[in-house]
Amino acid sequence: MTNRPYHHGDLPSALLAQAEQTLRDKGADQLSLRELARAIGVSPAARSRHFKTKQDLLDALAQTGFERLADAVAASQEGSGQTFAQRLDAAARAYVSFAVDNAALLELMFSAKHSPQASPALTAAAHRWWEFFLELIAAGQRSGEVRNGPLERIGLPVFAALHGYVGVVISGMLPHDLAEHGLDDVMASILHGCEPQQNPASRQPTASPRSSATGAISARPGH
Amino acid sequence: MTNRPYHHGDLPSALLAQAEQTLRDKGADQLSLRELARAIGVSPAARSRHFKTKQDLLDALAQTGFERLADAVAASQEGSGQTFAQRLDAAARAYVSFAVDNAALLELMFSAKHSPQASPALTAAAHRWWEFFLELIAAGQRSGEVRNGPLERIGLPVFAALHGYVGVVISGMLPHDLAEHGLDDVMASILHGCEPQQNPASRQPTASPRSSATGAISARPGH
DNA sequence: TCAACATTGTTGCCATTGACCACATTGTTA
DNA sequence: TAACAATGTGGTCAATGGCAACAATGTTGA
Repeated sequence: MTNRPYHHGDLPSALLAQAEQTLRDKGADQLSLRELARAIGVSPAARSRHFKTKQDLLDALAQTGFERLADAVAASQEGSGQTFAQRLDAAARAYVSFAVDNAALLELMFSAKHSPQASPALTAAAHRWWEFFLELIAAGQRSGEVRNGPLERIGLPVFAALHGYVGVVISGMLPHDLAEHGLDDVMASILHGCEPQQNPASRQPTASPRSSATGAISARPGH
Repeated sequence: MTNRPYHHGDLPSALLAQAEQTLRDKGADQLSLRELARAIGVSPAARSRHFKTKQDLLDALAQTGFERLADAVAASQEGSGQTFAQRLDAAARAYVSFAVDNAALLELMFSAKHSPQASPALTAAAHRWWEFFLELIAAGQRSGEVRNGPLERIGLPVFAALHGYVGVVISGMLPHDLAEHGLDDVMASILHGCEPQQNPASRQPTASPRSSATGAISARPGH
Protein backbone atom coordinates (compact mmCIF):
# COMPACT_ATOMS: atom_id res chain seq x y z
CA MET A 1 0.00 0.00 0.00
CA THR A 2 2.78 2.38 0.89
CA ASN A 3 4.63 1.15 -2.18
CA ARG A 4 2.04 1.10 -4.85
CA PRO A 5 3.52 -0.44 -7.99
CA TYR A 6 4.21 1.88 -10.85
CA HIS A 7 1.40 0.36 -12.83
CA HIS A 8 -1.97 0.51 -11.22
CA GLY A 9 -3.25 -2.75 -12.61
CA ASP A 10 -6.68 -1.72 -13.79
CA LEU A 11 -6.85 2.01 -13.95
CA PRO A 12 -9.76 2.17 -16.40
CA SER A 13 -12.04 0.28 -14.05
CA ALA A 14 -10.84 2.28 -11.07
CA LEU A 15 -11.50 5.51 -12.95
CA LEU A 16 -15.00 4.46 -13.92
CA ALA A 17 -15.81 3.24 -10.43
CA GLN A 18 -14.54 6.37 -8.74
CA ALA A 19 -16.22 8.55 -11.34
CA GLU A 20 -19.52 6.89 -10.68
CA GLN A 21 -19.08 7.44 -6.98
CA THR A 22 -18.44 11.12 -7.54
CA LEU A 23 -21.36 11.23 -9.92
CA ARG A 24 -23.57 9.86 -7.21
CA ASP A 25 -22.26 12.22 -4.59
CA LYS A 26 -21.94 15.50 -6.41
CA GLY A 27 -23.44 15.26 -9.86
CA ALA A 28 -21.97 15.08 -13.30
CA ASP A 29 -20.81 18.66 -13.70
CA GLN A 30 -18.99 18.58 -10.40
CA LEU A 31 -16.82 15.73 -11.62
CA SER A 32 -13.18 16.72 -11.67
CA LEU A 33 -10.61 14.60 -13.42
CA ARG A 34 -7.90 15.75 -11.09
CA GLU A 35 -9.94 14.94 -8.02
CA LEU A 36 -10.59 11.55 -9.53
CA ALA A 37 -6.88 10.99 -9.93
CA ARG A 38 -6.24 12.14 -6.38
CA ALA A 39 -8.86 9.78 -4.98
CA ILE A 40 -7.33 6.85 -6.81
CA GLY A 41 -3.80 7.92 -6.07
CA VAL A 42 -2.45 8.44 -9.55
CA SER A 43 -1.14 11.41 -11.40
CA PRO A 44 -3.68 13.65 -13.11
CA ALA A 45 -2.42 12.77 -16.55
CA ALA A 46 -2.59 9.01 -16.12
CA ARG A 47 -6.22 9.14 -17.12
CA SER A 48 -5.40 10.29 -20.62
CA ARG A 49 -3.99 6.87 -21.54
CA HIS A 50 -7.45 5.35 -21.16
CA PHE A 51 -9.89 8.20 -21.63
CA LYS A 52 -8.35 10.87 -23.73
CA THR A 53 -10.80 13.55 -22.79
CA LYS A 54 -13.34 14.14 -20.08
CA GLN A 55 -16.14 13.55 -22.54
CA ASP A 56 -14.68 10.17 -23.38
CA LEU A 57 -14.90 9.19 -19.75
CA LEU A 58 -18.47 10.42 -19.49
CA ASP A 59 -19.37 8.47 -22.61
CA ALA A 60 -17.86 5.34 -21.15
CA LEU A 61 -19.72 5.96 -17.92
CA ALA A 62 -22.98 6.30 -19.80
CA GLN A 63 -22.22 3.11 -21.67
CA THR A 64 -21.74 1.10 -18.52
CA GLY A 65 -24.95 2.67 -17.29
CA PHE A 66 -26.90 1.37 -20.27
CA GLU A 67 -25.37 -2.04 -19.83
CA ARG A 68 -26.24 -2.24 -16.16
CA LEU A 69 -29.71 -0.92 -16.83
CA ALA A 70 -30.24 -3.57 -19.47
CA ASP A 71 -28.99 -6.18 -17.05
CA ALA A 72 -31.28 -4.98 -14.27
CA VAL A 73 -34.33 -4.98 -16.50
CA ALA A 74 -33.44 -8.36 -17.96
CA ALA A 75 -33.04 -9.73 -14.46
CA SER A 76 -36.45 -8.39 -13.53
CA GLN A 77 -37.97 -10.70 -16.09
CA GLU A 78 -36.71 -13.77 -14.32
CA GLY A 79 -38.98 -13.57 -11.33
CA SER A 80 -41.96 -12.04 -13.02
CA GLY A 81 -45.06 -13.69 -14.39
CA GLN A 82 -45.60 -14.50 -18.01
CA THR A 83 -48.35 -12.01 -18.77
CA PHE A 84 -47.41 -9.02 -20.87
CA ALA A 85 -48.75 -6.81 -18.11
CA GLN A 86 -46.69 -8.63 -15.52
CA ARG A 87 -43.54 -8.55 -17.58
CA LEU A 88 -43.96 -4.87 -18.43
CA ASP A 89 -44.72 -4.11 -14.82
CA ALA A 90 -41.59 -5.87 -13.65
CA ALA A 91 -39.50 -4.07 -16.24
CA ALA A 92 -40.99 -0.74 -15.30
CA ARG A 93 -40.33 -1.28 -11.61
CA ALA A 94 -36.77 -2.25 -12.39
CA TYR A 95 -36.35 0.80 -14.58
CA VAL A 96 -37.70 3.19 -11.99
CA SER A 97 -35.70 1.51 -9.28
CA PHE A 98 -32.52 1.80 -11.28
CA ALA A 99 -33.31 5.41 -12.06
CA VAL A 100 -33.89 6.32 -8.44
CA ASP A 101 -30.72 4.57 -7.36
CA ASN A 102 -28.66 6.12 -10.17
CA ALA A 103 -30.33 9.40 -10.86
CA ALA A 104 -27.26 11.32 -11.93
CA LEU A 105 -26.04 8.45 -14.05
CA LEU A 106 -29.36 8.17 -15.82
CA GLU A 107 -29.42 11.86 -16.48
CA LEU A 108 -26.00 11.51 -18.00
CA MET A 109 -27.05 8.53 -20.07
CA PHE A 110 -29.92 10.37 -21.70
CA SER A 111 -28.16 13.67 -21.95
CA ALA A 112 -27.86 15.07 -25.44
CA LYS A 113 -24.12 15.42 -24.94
CA HIS A 114 -23.49 12.13 -26.62
CA SER A 115 -25.90 11.92 -29.49
CA PRO A 116 -24.07 13.36 -32.47
CA GLN A 117 -21.23 10.96 -33.00
CA ALA A 118 -21.11 9.05 -29.78
CA SER A 119 -18.98 5.98 -29.62
CA PRO A 120 -20.51 3.02 -31.42
CA ALA A 121 -20.39 1.05 -28.21
CA LEU A 122 -22.52 3.63 -26.44
CA THR A 123 -24.99 3.72 -29.30
CA ALA A 124 -25.17 -0.04 -29.32
CA ALA A 125 -25.79 -0.20 -25.59
CA ALA A 126 -28.61 2.31 -25.85
CA HIS A 127 -30.01 0.41 -28.79
CA ARG A 128 -30.14 -2.86 -26.92
CA TRP A 129 -32.10 -1.12 -24.21
CA TRP A 130 -34.63 0.08 -26.74
CA GLU A 131 -34.88 -3.33 -28.35
CA PHE A 132 -35.84 -4.92 -25.09
CA PHE A 133 -39.10 -3.03 -25.26
CA LEU A 134 -39.70 -4.07 -28.81
CA GLU A 135 -39.33 -7.71 -27.91
CA LEU A 136 -41.66 -7.25 -24.99
CA ILE A 137 -44.25 -5.68 -27.26
CA ALA A 138 -43.84 -8.46 -29.77
CA ALA A 139 -44.45 -11.05 -27.09
CA GLY A 140 -47.53 -9.13 -26.00
CA GLN A 141 -48.81 -9.15 -29.54
CA ARG A 142 -48.31 -12.88 -29.84
CA SER A 143 -50.26 -13.49 -26.66
CA GLY A 144 -53.04 -11.19 -27.83
CA GLU A 145 -52.60 -8.68 -25.03
CA VAL A 146 -51.24 -5.96 -27.27
CA ARG A 147 -52.93 -4.75 -30.38
CA ASN A 148 -51.34 -5.42 -33.73
CA GLY A 149 -49.28 -2.93 -35.64
CA PRO A 150 -45.67 -2.02 -36.33
CA LEU A 151 -43.54 -2.84 -33.33
CA GLU A 152 -41.83 0.52 -33.18
CA ARG A 153 -45.00 2.51 -33.43
CA ILE A 154 -46.55 0.66 -30.54
CA GLY A 155 -43.38 0.55 -28.50
CA LEU A 156 -42.62 4.23 -28.76
CA PRO A 157 -45.59 5.44 -26.68
CA VAL A 158 -44.86 2.76 -24.12
CA PHE A 159 -41.26 3.73 -23.85
CA ALA A 160 -42.08 7.43 -23.88
CA ALA A 161 -44.53 7.17 -21.02
CA LEU A 162 -42.15 5.15 -18.91
CA HIS A 163 -39.18 7.29 -19.75
CA GLY A 164 -41.13 10.42 -19.05
CA TYR A 165 -42.25 9.17 -15.68
CA VAL A 166 -38.70 8.30 -14.80
CA GLY A 167 -37.61 11.76 -15.89
CA VAL A 168 -40.24 13.42 -13.75
CA VAL A 169 -39.26 11.36 -10.73
CA ILE A 170 -35.58 12.01 -11.18
CA SER A 171 -35.89 15.72 -11.69
CA GLY A 172 -37.66 15.85 -8.35
CA MET A 173 -40.68 17.56 -9.77
CA LEU A 174 -43.13 14.92 -8.71
CA PRO A 175 -45.20 15.97 -5.71
CA HIS A 176 -44.76 13.42 -3.00
CA ASP A 177 -48.40 12.52 -2.85
CA LEU A 178 -48.18 11.49 -6.50
CA ALA A 179 -45.08 9.37 -6.21
CA GLU A 180 -46.94 6.58 -4.49
CA HIS A 181 -49.58 5.84 -7.10
CA GLY A 182 -47.62 7.47 -9.88
CA LEU A 183 -46.18 4.42 -11.52
CA ASP A 184 -49.39 2.48 -11.01
CA ASP A 185 -51.31 5.09 -12.90
CA VAL A 186 -48.72 5.33 -15.64
CA MET A 187 -48.70 1.59 -16.05
CA ALA A 188 -52.47 1.44 -16.22
CA SER A 189 -52.47 4.14 -18.85
CA ILE A 190 -49.81 2.36 -20.86
CA LEU A 191 -51.62 -0.94 -20.72
CA HIS A 192 -54.84 0.76 -21.65
CA GLY A 193 -53.10 2.30 -24.62
CA CYS A 194 -51.76 -1.08 -25.70
CA GLU A 195 -55.04 -2.90 -25.58
CA PRO A 196 -56.38 -4.39 -28.74
CA GLN A 197 -58.94 -2.18 -30.42
CA GLN A 198 -62.42 -2.42 -29.09
CA ASN A 199 -65.27 -3.14 -31.41
CA PRO A 200 -66.50 0.38 -32.24
CA ALA A 201 -70.11 -0.76 -32.07
CA SER A 202 -69.73 -1.60 -28.41
CA ARG A 203 -68.64 1.89 -27.46
CA GLN A 204 -70.60 3.95 -25.06
CA PRO A 205 -72.41 6.78 -26.83
CA THR A 206 -70.08 9.45 -25.41
CA ALA A 207 -69.38 11.30 -28.65
CA SER A 208 -66.60 8.92 -29.76
CA PRO A 209 -63.77 11.31 -28.98
CA ARG A 210 -60.91 9.15 -30.13
CA SER A 211 -61.73 8.83 -33.79
CA SER A 212 -62.24 12.54 -34.16
CA ALA A 213 -59.06 13.14 -32.27
CA THR A 214 -57.02 10.84 -34.43
CA GLY A 215 -58.48 12.47 -37.46
CA ALA A 216 -57.56 15.89 -36.20
CA ILE A 217 -54.01 14.75 -35.55
CA SER A 218 -53.13 12.97 -38.73
CA ALA A 219 -54.96 15.55 -40.83
CA ARG A 220 -52.95 18.29 -39.21
CA PRO A 221 -51.95 20.70 -41.97
CA GLY A 222 -48.36 21.42 -42.61
CA HIS A 223 -46.88 18.16 -41.48
CA MET B 1 -20.69 52.48 -29.41
CA THR B 2 -17.05 53.44 -29.10
CA ASN B 3 -17.96 55.17 -25.87
CA ARG B 4 -20.20 52.73 -24.17
CA PRO B 5 -21.57 54.29 -21.02
CA TYR B 6 -20.23 53.01 -17.77
CA HIS B 7 -23.56 51.45 -16.98
CA HIS B 8 -24.76 48.97 -19.50
CA GLY B 9 -28.40 49.76 -19.12
CA ASP B 10 -29.83 46.28 -18.89
CA LEU B 11 -27.07 43.86 -18.18
CA PRO B 12 -29.30 41.14 -16.73
CA SER B 13 -31.29 40.86 -19.95
CA ALA B 14 -28.15 41.02 -22.05
CA LEU B 15 -26.58 38.26 -19.99
CA LEU B 16 -29.60 36.02 -20.28
CA ALA B 17 -29.92 36.64 -24.00
CA GLN B 18 -26.29 35.97 -24.70
CA ALA B 19 -26.30 32.97 -22.40
CA GLU B 20 -29.19 31.50 -24.29
CA GLN B 21 -27.39 32.03 -27.55
CA THR B 22 -24.34 30.21 -26.25
CA LEU B 23 -26.59 27.52 -24.86
CA ARG B 24 -28.06 27.03 -28.30
CA ASP B 25 -24.68 27.00 -29.98
CA LYS B 26 -22.52 24.99 -27.66
CA GLY B 27 -24.60 23.46 -24.90
CA ALA B 28 -24.99 24.20 -21.24
CA ASP B 29 -21.70 22.89 -19.95
CA GLN B 30 -19.74 24.85 -22.51
CA LEU B 31 -21.15 28.08 -21.17
CA SER B 32 -18.39 30.32 -19.83
CA LEU B 33 -19.18 33.34 -17.75
CA ARG B 34 -16.06 35.12 -18.95
CA GLU B 35 -16.85 34.46 -22.57
CA LEU B 36 -20.32 35.80 -21.90
CA ALA B 37 -18.85 38.99 -20.52
CA ARG B 38 -16.49 39.29 -23.46
CA ALA B 39 -19.32 38.88 -25.95
CA ILE B 40 -21.32 41.59 -24.26
CA GLY B 41 -18.32 43.81 -23.73
CA VAL B 42 -18.35 43.94 -19.97
CA SER B 43 -15.86 43.01 -17.35
CA PRO B 44 -16.01 39.42 -16.09
CA ALA B 45 -17.07 40.46 -12.63
CA ALA B 46 -19.96 42.64 -13.73
CA ARG B 47 -22.14 39.58 -13.85
CA SER B 48 -21.89 39.02 -10.13
CA ARG B 49 -24.06 42.06 -9.42
CA HIS B 50 -27.02 40.33 -11.06
CA PHE B 51 -26.28 36.63 -10.88
CA LYS B 52 -24.01 35.90 -8.01
CA THR B 53 -22.97 32.49 -9.20
CA LYS B 54 -23.07 30.54 -12.41
CA GLN B 55 -25.81 28.34 -11.04
CA ASP B 56 -27.89 31.42 -10.37
CA LEU B 57 -27.66 32.38 -14.00
CA LEU B 58 -28.58 28.88 -15.11
CA ASP B 59 -31.54 28.90 -12.77
CA ALA B 60 -32.71 32.20 -14.18
CA LEU B 61 -32.25 30.85 -17.69
CA ALA B 62 -34.35 27.82 -16.83
CA GLN B 63 -36.99 30.06 -15.35
CA THR B 64 -37.33 32.12 -18.49
CA GLY B 65 -37.50 28.85 -20.34
CA PHE B 66 -40.48 27.69 -18.33
CA GLU B 67 -42.16 31.02 -18.81
CA ARG B 68 -41.69 31.00 -22.55
CA LEU B 69 -42.77 27.38 -22.74
CA ALA B 70 -45.92 28.20 -20.83
CA ASP B 71 -46.53 31.13 -23.15
CA ALA B 72 -46.03 29.03 -26.26
CA VAL B 73 -48.37 26.32 -25.06
CA ALA B 74 -50.94 28.85 -23.95
CA ALA B 75 -50.75 30.53 -27.34
CA SER B 76 -51.29 27.18 -29.03
CA GLN B 77 -54.70 27.03 -27.42
CA GLU B 78 -55.88 30.16 -29.18
CA GLY B 79 -56.06 28.70 -32.66
CA SER B 80 -57.01 25.19 -31.69
CA GLY B 81 -60.40 23.58 -31.61
CA GLN B 82 -62.43 23.12 -28.47
CA THR B 83 -62.26 19.37 -28.19
CA PHE B 84 -60.05 17.95 -25.49
CA ALA B 85 -58.24 15.98 -28.14
CA GLN B 86 -57.73 19.07 -30.25
CA ARG B 87 -56.54 21.16 -27.34
CA LEU B 88 -54.17 18.48 -26.11
CA ASP B 89 -52.91 17.95 -29.61
CA ALA B 90 -52.22 21.63 -30.07
CA ALA B 91 -50.44 21.79 -26.73
CA ALA B 92 -48.38 18.74 -27.54
CA ARG B 93 -47.33 20.12 -30.91
CA ALA B 94 -46.35 23.38 -29.25
CA TYR B 95 -44.41 21.51 -26.60
CA VAL B 96 -42.51 19.40 -29.08
CA SER B 97 -41.88 22.37 -31.29
CA PHE B 98 -40.52 24.38 -28.40
CA ALA B 99 -38.39 21.44 -27.36
CA VAL B 100 -36.89 20.97 -30.79
CA ASP B 101 -36.17 24.67 -31.13
CA ASN B 102 -34.69 24.92 -27.63
CA ALA B 103 -33.25 21.51 -26.98
CA ALA B 104 -30.41 22.59 -24.75
CA LEU B 105 -32.61 24.97 -22.84
CA LEU B 106 -35.19 22.29 -22.20
CA GLU B 107 -32.54 19.91 -21.03
CA LEU B 108 -31.39 22.56 -18.63
CA MET B 109 -34.93 23.23 -17.45
CA PHE B 110 -35.56 19.64 -16.49
CA SER B 111 -32.10 18.95 -15.23
CA ALA B 112 -31.90 17.81 -11.65
CA LYS B 113 -29.42 20.57 -10.93
CA HIS B 114 -32.14 22.82 -9.67
CA SER B 115 -34.46 20.60 -7.72
CA PRO B 116 -33.28 20.73 -4.12
CA GLN B 117 -33.79 24.31 -3.16
CA ALA B 118 -34.19 26.09 -6.44
CA SER B 119 -35.33 29.65 -6.43
CA PRO B 120 -39.03 29.99 -5.65
CA ALA B 121 -39.53 31.76 -8.95
CA LEU B 122 -38.16 28.79 -10.85
CA THR B 123 -40.31 26.38 -8.88
CA ALA B 124 -43.34 28.53 -9.49
CA ALA B 125 -42.68 28.70 -13.22
CA ALA B 126 -42.36 24.93 -13.43
CA HIS B 127 -45.49 24.56 -11.36
CA ARG B 128 -47.56 26.73 -13.69
CA TRP B 129 -46.44 24.53 -16.54
CA TRP B 130 -47.66 21.47 -14.73
CA GLU B 131 -50.94 23.12 -13.81
CA PHE B 132 -51.74 23.83 -17.41
CA PHE B 133 -52.10 20.12 -17.94
CA LEU B 134 -54.31 19.73 -14.92
CA GLU B 135 -56.67 22.39 -16.22
CA LEU B 136 -56.71 20.72 -19.59
CA ILE B 137 -57.60 17.42 -17.99
CA ALA B 138 -60.29 19.06 -15.93
CA ALA B 139 -61.85 20.55 -19.04
CA GLY B 140 -61.73 17.16 -20.69
CA GLN B 141 -63.50 15.64 -17.74
CA ARG B 142 -66.21 18.26 -17.86
CA SER B 143 -66.82 17.58 -21.53
CA GLY B 144 -66.90 13.85 -20.92
CA GLU B 145 -63.87 13.08 -23.06
CA VAL B 146 -61.69 12.14 -20.12
CA ARG B 147 -62.60 9.62 -17.51
CA ASN B 148 -63.25 10.76 -13.99
CA GLY B 149 -60.75 10.56 -11.20
CA PRO B 150 -58.26 12.71 -9.33
CA LEU B 151 -56.81 15.34 -11.63
CA GLU B 152 -53.22 14.63 -10.76
CA ARG B 153 -53.51 10.91 -11.17
CA ILE B 154 -54.94 11.27 -14.64
CA GLY B 155 -52.67 14.09 -15.63
CA LEU B 156 -49.46 12.41 -14.60
CA PRO B 157 -49.52 9.68 -17.27
CA VAL B 158 -50.44 12.27 -19.87
CA PHE B 159 -47.61 14.51 -18.89
CA ALA B 160 -45.20 11.61 -18.55
CA ALA B 161 -45.89 10.30 -22.04
CA LEU B 162 -45.53 13.70 -23.61
CA HIS B 163 -42.47 14.57 -21.59
CA GLY B 164 -40.91 11.25 -22.37
CA TYR B 165 -41.48 11.64 -26.06
CA VAL B 166 -39.91 15.07 -25.95
CA GLY B 167 -36.98 13.64 -24.07
CA VAL B 168 -36.48 10.92 -26.63
CA VAL B 169 -36.63 13.37 -29.49
CA ILE B 170 -34.23 15.79 -27.87
CA SER B 171 -31.68 13.20 -26.92
CA GLY B 172 -31.55 12.24 -30.57
CA MET B 173 -32.32 8.62 -29.88
CA LEU B 174 -35.41 8.50 -32.04
CA PRO B 175 -34.82 6.68 -35.30
CA HIS B 176 -35.76 8.94 -38.15
CA ASP B 177 -38.42 6.66 -39.48
CA LEU B 178 -40.19 6.95 -36.15
CA ALA B 179 -40.04 10.69 -35.84
CA GLU B 180 -42.73 11.20 -38.44
CA HIS B 181 -45.54 9.24 -36.85
CA GLY B 182 -44.01 9.38 -33.41
CA LEU B 183 -46.08 12.11 -31.89
CA ASP B 184 -49.23 10.87 -33.62
CA ASP B 185 -48.81 7.50 -32.01
CA VAL B 186 -48.02 8.95 -28.62
CA MET B 187 -51.03 11.20 -28.80
CA ALA B 188 -53.29 8.34 -29.79
CA SER B 189 -51.98 6.30 -26.91
CA ILE B 190 -52.49 9.15 -24.48
CA LEU B 191 -56.04 9.78 -25.65
CA HIS B 192 -56.77 6.11 -25.48
CA GLY B 193 -55.49 6.06 -21.93
CA CYS B 194 -57.69 9.01 -21.00
CA GLU B 195 -60.88 7.57 -22.35
CA PRO B 196 -63.74 6.94 -19.99
CA GLN B 197 -63.89 3.36 -18.82
CA GLN B 198 -65.58 0.92 -21.11
CA ASN B 199 -68.42 -1.17 -19.82
CA PRO B 200 -66.59 -4.36 -18.80
CA ALA B 201 -69.41 -6.48 -20.22
CA SER B 202 -68.71 -5.17 -23.70
CA ARG B 203 -65.11 -6.35 -23.71
CA GLN B 204 -63.86 -8.80 -26.23
CA PRO B 205 -63.21 -12.19 -24.70
CA THR B 206 -59.43 -11.89 -25.03
CA ALA B 207 -58.52 -13.05 -21.53
CA SER B 208 -59.13 -9.61 -19.99
CA PRO B 209 -55.48 -8.70 -19.60
CA ARG B 210 -55.93 -5.33 -18.01
CA SER B 211 -57.74 -6.33 -14.87
CA SER B 212 -55.21 -9.03 -14.08
CA ALA B 213 -52.44 -6.59 -14.79
CA THR B 214 -53.83 -3.97 -12.49
CA GLY B 215 -54.21 -6.60 -9.87
CA ALA B 216 -50.64 -7.66 -10.25
CA ILE B 217 -49.46 -4.09 -9.96
CA SER B 218 -51.37 -2.88 -6.98
CA ALA B 219 -50.88 -6.15 -5.18
CA ARG B 220 -47.17 -5.98 -5.74
CA PRO B 221 -45.50 -7.15 -2.54
CA GLY B 222 -43.13 -4.90 -0.72
CA HIS B 223 -44.59 -1.57 -1.75
C1' DT C 1 19.82 -12.93 -22.74
C1' DC C 2 18.82 -8.69 -24.04
C1' DA C 3 17.66 -5.15 -27.03
C1' DA C 4 14.07 -2.76 -29.35
C1' DC C 5 9.34 -1.51 -28.67
C1' DA C 6 4.77 -0.64 -26.77
C1' DT C 7 2.17 0.37 -22.69
C1' DT C 8 1.35 2.87 -18.77
C1' DG C 9 2.23 6.45 -15.39
C1' DT C 10 4.73 11.05 -14.03
C1' DT C 11 6.19 15.76 -14.03
C1' DG C 12 5.82 20.29 -15.49
C1' DC C 13 3.54 23.61 -18.01
C1' DC C 14 -0.25 26.46 -20.08
C1' DA C 15 -4.53 28.91 -20.97
C1' DT C 16 -9.00 29.17 -19.07
C1' DT C 17 -12.30 29.37 -15.66
C1' DG C 18 -15.36 30.91 -11.47
C1' DA C 19 -15.16 33.34 -7.45
C1' DC C 20 -13.67 37.05 -4.64
C1' DC C 21 -11.90 41.67 -3.13
C1' DA C 22 -10.88 46.55 -3.15
C1' DC C 23 -11.84 50.32 -5.87
C1' DA C 24 -14.05 53.46 -9.47
C1' DT C 25 -18.03 55.31 -11.62
C1' DT C 26 -22.70 56.48 -11.87
C1' DG C 27 -27.54 57.12 -10.12
C1' DT C 28 -30.63 58.41 -6.17
C1' DT C 29 -32.16 60.64 -2.32
C1' DA C 30 -32.34 63.33 1.77
C1' DT D 1 -24.78 68.86 -2.41
C1' DA D 2 -23.49 65.34 0.54
C1' DA D 3 -24.35 60.73 1.77
C1' DC D 4 -25.59 56.40 0.04
C1' DA D 5 -26.90 52.63 -3.04
C1' DA D 6 -26.26 50.45 -7.37
C1' DT D 7 -23.41 49.04 -10.98
C1' DG D 8 -19.07 48.09 -13.38
C1' DT D 9 -13.67 47.47 -13.28
C1' DG D 10 -9.16 45.63 -12.37
C1' DG D 11 -6.41 42.33 -10.10
C1' DT D 12 -5.75 38.07 -7.71
C1' DC D 13 -6.37 33.20 -6.44
C1' DA D 14 -6.96 28.26 -6.54
C1' DA D 15 -8.63 24.87 -9.49
C1' DT D 16 -9.32 22.67 -13.85
C1' DG D 17 -8.51 20.11 -18.51
C1' DG D 18 -5.36 19.32 -21.81
C1' DC D 19 -0.72 18.70 -23.62
C1' DA D 20 4.24 17.37 -24.33
C1' DA D 21 8.52 15.53 -22.71
C1' DC D 22 10.16 12.08 -19.81
C1' DA D 23 10.38 7.74 -16.74
C1' DA D 24 9.13 3.19 -15.43
C1' DT D 25 7.35 -1.11 -16.55
C1' DG D 26 5.81 -4.99 -19.67
C1' DT D 27 6.39 -7.64 -24.06
C1' DT D 28 8.45 -9.68 -27.83
C1' DG D 29 11.59 -11.64 -30.91
C1' DA D 30 16.33 -12.62 -32.42
